[in-house]
Parts: sequence; C-alpha cells; structure tokens
Amino acid sequence: MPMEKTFNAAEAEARISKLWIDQKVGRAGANAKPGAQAFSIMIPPPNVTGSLHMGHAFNNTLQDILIRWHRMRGHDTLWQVGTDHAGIATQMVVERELAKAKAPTRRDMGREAFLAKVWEWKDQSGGTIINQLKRLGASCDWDREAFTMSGNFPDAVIKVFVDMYTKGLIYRGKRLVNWDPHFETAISDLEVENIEVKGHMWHFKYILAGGETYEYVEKDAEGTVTLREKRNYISIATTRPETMLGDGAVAVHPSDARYAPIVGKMVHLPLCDRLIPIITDEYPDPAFGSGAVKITGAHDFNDYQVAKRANLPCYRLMDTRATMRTDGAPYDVAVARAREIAAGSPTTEAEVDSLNLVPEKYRGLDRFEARKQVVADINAAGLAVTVLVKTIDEETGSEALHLEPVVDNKPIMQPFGDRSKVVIEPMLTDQWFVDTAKIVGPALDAVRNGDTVIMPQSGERTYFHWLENIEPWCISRQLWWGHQIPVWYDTEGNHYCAPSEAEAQALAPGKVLTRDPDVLDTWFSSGLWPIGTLGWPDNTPELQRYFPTSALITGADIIFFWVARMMMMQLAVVDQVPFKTVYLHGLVRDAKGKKMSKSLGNVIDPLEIIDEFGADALRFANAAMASLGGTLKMDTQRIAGYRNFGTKLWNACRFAEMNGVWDGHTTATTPPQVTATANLWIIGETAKTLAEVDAALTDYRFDTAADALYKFVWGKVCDWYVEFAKPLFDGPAAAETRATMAWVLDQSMILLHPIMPFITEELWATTGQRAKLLVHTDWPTYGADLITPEADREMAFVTTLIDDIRSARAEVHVAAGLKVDLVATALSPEARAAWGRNDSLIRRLARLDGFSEGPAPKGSITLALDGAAFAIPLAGLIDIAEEKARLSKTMDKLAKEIGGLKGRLNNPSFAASAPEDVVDEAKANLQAREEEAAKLQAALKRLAEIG
RNA sequence: GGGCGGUUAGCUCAGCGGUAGAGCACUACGUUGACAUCGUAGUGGCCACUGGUUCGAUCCCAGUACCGCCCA
Repeated sequence: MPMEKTFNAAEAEARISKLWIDQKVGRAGANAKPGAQAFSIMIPPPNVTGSLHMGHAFNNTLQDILIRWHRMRGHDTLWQVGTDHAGIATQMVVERELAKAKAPTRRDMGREAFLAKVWEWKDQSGGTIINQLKRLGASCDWDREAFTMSGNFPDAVIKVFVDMYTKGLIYRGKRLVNWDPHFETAISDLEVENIEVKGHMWHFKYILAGGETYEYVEKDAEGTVTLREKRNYISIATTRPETMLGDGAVAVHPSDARYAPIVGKMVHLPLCDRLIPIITDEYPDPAFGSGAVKITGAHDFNDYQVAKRANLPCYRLMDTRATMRTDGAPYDVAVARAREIAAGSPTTEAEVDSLNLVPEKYRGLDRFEARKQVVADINAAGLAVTVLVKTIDEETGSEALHLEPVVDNKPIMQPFGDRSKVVIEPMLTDQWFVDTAKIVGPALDAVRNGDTVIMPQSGERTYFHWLENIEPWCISRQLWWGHQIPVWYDTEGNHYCAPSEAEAQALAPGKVLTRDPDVLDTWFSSGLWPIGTLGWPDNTPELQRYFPTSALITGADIIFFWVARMMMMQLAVVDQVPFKTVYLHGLVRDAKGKKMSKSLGNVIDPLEIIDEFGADALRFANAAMASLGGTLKMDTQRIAGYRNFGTKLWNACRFAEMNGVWDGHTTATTPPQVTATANLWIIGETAKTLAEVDAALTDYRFDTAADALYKFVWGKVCDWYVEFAKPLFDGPAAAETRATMAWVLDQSMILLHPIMPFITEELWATTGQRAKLLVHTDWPTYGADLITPEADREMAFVTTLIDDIRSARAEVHVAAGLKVDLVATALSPEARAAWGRNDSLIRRLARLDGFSEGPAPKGSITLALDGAAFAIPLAGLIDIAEEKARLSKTMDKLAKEIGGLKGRLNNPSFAASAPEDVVDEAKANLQAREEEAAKLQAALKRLAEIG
C-alpha cells in the first residue's frame, strides 16, 4: 500500500504510544549494552491532581530527548516517573469538591474520613497527568511510577525527619511565621507572593504619659529649623492600624534628634489601658514618615526582630482565621496582668501568648473590620494626626476650615498565599524548623567545586545568593493531607521524636502520648525524591545503579523550593549530590511573552496543540525554543512550521518509496560505497549532522540540535539531494543512489527520533524490514571519515552555479519554464571536472538545455564564479539595460566587499597583529572577489559595445 | 532597595572578537518524476545608546536608557 501524502498523527501516535508502552521500551536498562554507563533522570513530579500544561510539555520533552538519545546510544537509562501529593493544593481541591457536592466539610467529617476522601480523589484523578505525558511521547519507566505518599516513601520521609531531629538539624520553636488564614496553616517564605496593592497610611498620636511635653524641632538638610512646637505626643505611621492593640513600644532611630528628649518615656497606647515605652532601635528610618514606628512583635516581621532585641512581649491579637481573639480572660484581667509584666513581673512565652489584649469591643471582629473600627475610634478620640482642609458649601458658597485625619494613599507590598490568595498574617506559633544554616554548607560546596553543575550559569549565582542568605525552613503545616510529623507529646508538653508510636512510647514509659497533628511541608518529602524513588533507605540495586542521577531538568522558578532543598537534603542524608547537572529553564509564555493565565485567556493547552499539529511538532518547537537562558515564547505558527517539517521528511520518504528505494530495504549498519559526487557529499553531510547533534545534546543545546537537523533534512536532503537523485536515478549511478538515499533517510529518522519520536517510528516501520523498533535502534557512531572534502567543494561549486543561474534568470525575467543554453567562458581544471561530472544535475535544476564551451555569444548574461565564468545567451530575450543594471548591482556588492577587505589588508597593523590564517583568508578572499569583478567588468564592457 | 537577565530584519529568536543568520510574515513568479503542510527568486538590519580595550567590537569592559524576572 503506497504511503499517504501526509502523516496521520492522530491515528499513528495513539497506536505507536501503545506499542511503546506494551513493549516497555522505557523500562530501566532497556536497550542497554553490556557494561554500559548509567544515565538517569528524575521527573519533577507533577501534582497528583494536576493536568499537563505547556510548562510540563516543554520540560518533559527535553527530558525525553535526553533519555531517548542515551537509550539509543546503549546507555543504561532510567527515567523515573511519579507524582507529588502536593499537600495544600490537593487538600484545597478536595475541600472545594466537597463544598461543591454539599458534603460535610473537612472539620465535620474529621481527619480519617477526610483523608479517605483525598485518597479517593487521588485514585480517581491521579492518573490524568501520567496519561497526558504518554500522549507527549514521554518514554518513562511506567512500571516504576512513584508517589510521595506511597510505597517506601512515607517510611523514608519519617526516617529522615527522625534522623535530622536526632542530629539537631530539626527543632521546634515559637517563631513568627507566615500564616495563611484561609487554610489555617503556616507556610514557608517561598509560598508567599508579595504583591503591590493600593494601601493607606494612617498617622496616630500616642500621648505621653503623665502629661509630659517636649519641644519638637524639625530641620531641613542645611540644618535650618523649619518647625518648632511643643508637643505632648509622638506621631506614628502605620498601614495596619488594627495591630496597634498589640504594640509593645514605639521605636525611633538612636540618631533621631527630634525624639531624643522623650526616649525612655512612656506613652499611652490609644484605645487600650496600657503604657508602652519609647525605645531606640536601628530599624526605624528617620526619613520615612514621622520616623517613629509602633512595634507589634507578634504581627510584623521587622517589629518581631525589634521586639526580640528590646526584650518586649509579643502579644498575639488574632486567631487562626485572622479574626480578633475571643479566647482567654476578659480584657481588664488580661491588661492588668500585662501591666504587671511591663512593670517587670516575671513571665513566660506561653503566658504572654495566652494573654488576649484585644479590648472587648474588637473581639471576634475580622481583621479588616477591626481596622475600620480602630481607625474610627482613634479619630473619635482625637488621636489622629490631622490637617486643615478648606471646604465650600455648595448651597451657600461659604468657605469653612476644619481638621481632617491625614491618610496617605500609597501602594504597599502585601503578602498573599500563593495557593489561597488571601492576605498572609505574620503569626506567632509553634512550628517545626529545619536548621538550614547547618546543612547548607555541603550544598554550596558541591556547586562551587563542580560536583553539580547548574546551567545556565546565572542560575548558579541565584543559587549561591539564596543559600548564602538562607533562613530557617518552616516545615510544619497545619494540614491533614501529608506526612504526619513523627513526634508525640506527653501531658506535660515534652515531646518524643520516633519513627513509630511504639518507639515513642518506649522513650516515654508510662506517659500518655498524643501525636503532633501537623504534617510536613510537601517540599520536605519532594526534597527526597531522588533517593526516595530509588528505594532508599534500602540499598537497592537501582539506588546503586542510578544514583546520583545524571541530570535534573526543571523550571528556574523552583530552584529554591526544590533544587536547593534536594541538594541540601540528599547531602545531609546520604552525603552525595542528587544530580550532576541541573538544567534550569524559564516559564513558557505566550507568543507575545505574556505569562499564560486563565484570567488573560491566553493559555495554550498542549493537548489541543497535539490534537491539531501532533506531538512531534510540539516537541520540535519545544526543542527549538530551548536556548540556554532564553525566554520561552510559544507561538502556534511556529508549531505549524514544525508540523510542516515532519510532512517534508514524510514526503521525502514517500518520494523514495515511489522510486523503489525501499524495495527489500533492511537497516544498513554502514553507508554504501559510492562514487557519484552527490552521494559522497550527502553521506558526508549526514556525518557532519551527527557530530553537530551529538555535540549539541552533550551541551544541553536542544535548540542547536533541532536547528542542525532542520537544516540538514530540509535544507540539504530535501532541497538538494532529492533533486540531485532525480537525474541520478536515470543514469549509471542509480543503484548506489538508491542505496545512499535509503541510508540517508534512515539516518534522518534515527537522528530525529529523540525529538520527533512518533513520525520517525512510523516511517521506520513503513520503509523497511527492521530488526528492532526505532526507539531501540543503535545511535550511529560514524565520524569525519565519511566526509569527502573534494565532494564538498564540488557540490559547493554545483549548488552555487545553480543558485546563480536561477537568480540571474529571475532578475532578468526569463520565464521559469523556458530552457536556456549555458556557455562556459572560462573554467579552471577543477571547475571543468565538476561541470563535466554533474552536468545532468545542473541542467535539470537550472532549467538548461544546451551545454557548451567557448566565447560569450552576443546578448548573453554573465555569471562569475570562483574559478569559472559562464554566459547564458539570451539574444532578443532580454533587455540590455536590465542586464546592465543587474551586473552593476552585483558589482556594487563586490566593490563593497573588496573595499572592506582592502581596507583591512592595507592597514599595516592588521598584517602585523592578526593571526596568519585570518590574513591569508582575507587575501584569498580579496583575490577571488577581484577575479569575479574583472569578469563582470568585461561583461559590462561587452554589453556597452552592443549598445 | 538588593540580585539576575534582556535590548540583533515587521514578529519570534540564534550568533557572541574577522564585518550578520534562521523561522514566520511580506513581494513576485510557479517550470519541477515527493511535498501547495510546497517550490524558485527577492525585499528587509547604524546588531538600544555613549565611552573604553583591540589592527579590528553586534560580540569583551564601563556607564546610560528602556524592558523583564526573582527576592525584600
């Protein structure tokens, strides 16, 4: 059955994909030669409930290219696939589903029932993204699919926690953390997005205690006094008025002369029956606002630091949902105790945390409602800083002056939860932390000394910058879906860390224990992905074989979340780097460079692209985009272009089929012995392409590899070689040309296979008797010995001649269908040989009729080549003036080139300083250009004689 | 504010010391034993700007402007 005109991607991809999966072509070690080196990649595990987006498609294409390339080379490959349980994300999805189904909420059904629901959801939708990866052509080892909550993974995670705890690398502490009031959990710094929003700055007066006053003096830059007044207050500015209820002090910079008279004095905290001190600290910026800052240790990260330095109590004002506290003693009781503490009464952190200093009227209010109330009450109390405002009564037209509170409208950076999108509240809570400072050293060293290479190099700088300034990592989450923390508490609050309840109990004989309800940050477990998927803590054969892994291909956006943490944790746990090379790429954007987002409506669904253009086209586009460090703009037009590229290859094979190239074809391991120049040449071009592809993939330059293949298949094989073959099929070299074409197209399929696996696998099966699937066919190893320099030179002459004839014909408007004669007016021996050996090719491609040697006939157009000159007699067919113009244009170009070359060569310091080969090249170039110019000059002269 | 990038043809991007490339788009023409998802020819660039290093700079260095991204 003859081949169809185009490749039917939709039909073939499903069939081929099934074939690969059924035959387990991607299983660990498949197609490995005995004693082969290992090559392994861990897939960045997608969220179990996720679906494939362009970023995944891009990322996994690159991994698959590497894996297929190494596998064809006979290396012992493993592409480890799996998914991540994605704590917050998954819990969020399931809670949303429950709400949609009007089912009981998480809290109503309780932990156990809820987790059962999550597992149900996982079983239902967890396979989606894995199946989508299969559509992309990913050749993972599907039998090894891992999940961060299954198999050995939970045990591995627990063991690491216990080990790290035992070594003092994990500790519990009350710290100010980012609190997500929607999920009611702590989150890490990295899970917070700081977004600029419209905010307000309010200015309040805190009145000095005991009726004290001071002289407030403001000076300009020259030291001239601009304001001098008696004040009984200090002015503070805040964007978060509601937190003033928990203030512990007012801070000013030690160098701020304005407040020097009142440092150490007490002020009345408005709306509260408390006095707080004015203290000095380096933190306030004297140039910003009034220069005085209220210090609320429990609700601001900067203030927390100040409070720690000044030993101020940090009073927590809100509950887990960020509403004002309702717990604890009545306000008057709480505040009485707070006054005692302020007066020096001994206290504990736990007691301070238990004191609810929210006045009764604000208790139970949402934080934003509380803000409105506080502002209103401050204004009512006359404690707002005010300004005189003139208003005009519309009816009477009378003007009136009155005081209004100062409220600045200004953009402020506000923290939002990256999942919940609600405003994050700094909150003082007990959490578990990894003491990252203690494990960061080896991770830094490994990259510094090259054990792990990060590419592009800018990623390395980012990595260093972050790790050198690393903060403790909060790893506890107040969620249910995840690895529960292996710590048990007794009734006195002591804790016991052990792998199991029985072992914890053994540490606390006779005590009643309850387990810490919290779970670990998802990234704590995914940080163990490389060893966890290989069976650690058991020393499995896979662990020995494939660890450390060869390469990690991942988005630059998770360098901190994941890459750096995997480095730290693998080094901490097994004392080895997790991977030798890290390849970081950017976010896939739309054609205009915009981030793809649902709200912008510019999301390109990779599955729709696959439906329309085929997976190969998408993959080729991904490879072609993957220049190191470049931005990734996904343009469907470009994908269409690569679909066309596939069609081009398809049709070259179809042409071969029509010409009997595939009759009885079996895979040849070596190229045929040939004599025709065109055949020698294309065999050499194939070898050059192999070298380029190998070099490019070695350097992770997927774009360079794609480019080399595109240029070879389209630009060399299809544009030239297939055309050359047409006349050759009619001559004595027909048999060797068929053999050459079969070999060259086979090689094209092989070399393209890592990037375009489907169409090449299909062609492979269509075009011959094959011992193996293409996916397991040996990658070639031939070298420069297949390149014939003489053939290259000769074909360069032939193609240049054809190009020049075509150009000349087009420029003087010779009808495309018209065959013309060609007269060689000058020929070097090489040119004569080339001309003679390839006349049928030249004749056909340049639409020529007669071939002769001799002087240029009258009314010819002239071509000048390196070592030859030709005339095309066109008497009566062409316009002499047009030909003159054409020659002049070419002359102008040559003259410009000659000018440049002469300029360089005439510069004495060029000859003196430039390398010899550069000088020689310039000289040779100049000579060749001058010869061409002379020929054209002669032609112009002849034209002038005609008229 | 700190860090990391980018600025090359109308668009999207390669190149990164020897005088500029691809794809797409555009224009004209459609002869051809596969391909109109095509062929042939062509148009199009002070390689952001200013200095420096060099015999020579789009490429290296410094600065300026503008645009991104990450972290505060």
